[in-house]
Amino acid sequence: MAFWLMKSEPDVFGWPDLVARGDAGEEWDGVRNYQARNNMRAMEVGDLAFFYHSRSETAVVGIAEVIAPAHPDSTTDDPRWECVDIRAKAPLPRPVTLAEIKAEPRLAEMVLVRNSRLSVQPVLPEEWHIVCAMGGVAEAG
DNA sequence: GCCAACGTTGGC
DNA sequence: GCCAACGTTGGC
Repeated sequence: MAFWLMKSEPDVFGWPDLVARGDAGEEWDGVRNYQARNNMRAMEVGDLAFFYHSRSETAVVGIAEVIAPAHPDSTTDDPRWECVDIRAKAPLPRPVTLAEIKAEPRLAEMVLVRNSRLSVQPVLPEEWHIVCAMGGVAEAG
């Protein structure tokens, strides 16, 4: 299983919106960036992703689960663009802000820190566990 | 709201 | 294939 981070502007589609979709989840459409698309192509059902609020909040607020592998983006006829489906899995008991992530030396290499403009990015297992601990998430296993 | 950083486009 | 111009993202 792999770990990821997906960004969204809360004013456009925030964590509460994903929660409201329930188990049906949401098609993560609209991504028009090759790197982000390639990351979604690499996702497998059951992979987990931090749900990050950009711009107005800049914090990891929840954990989402991939429920469908990459498929054509229904919002365009352009065959280049694909997306996965995700659903809300669990909120973070305590959101982890970008400032906290930047202040943690062990997270200095996170893509979130190094390339702030990539909207779908991989997260290393070690980074995942650190952020979970900071957010008060009790991980299974 | 501003602007730096980055990705994409298109002229040559 | 280079690179200037342009558009977008996202931190601040």
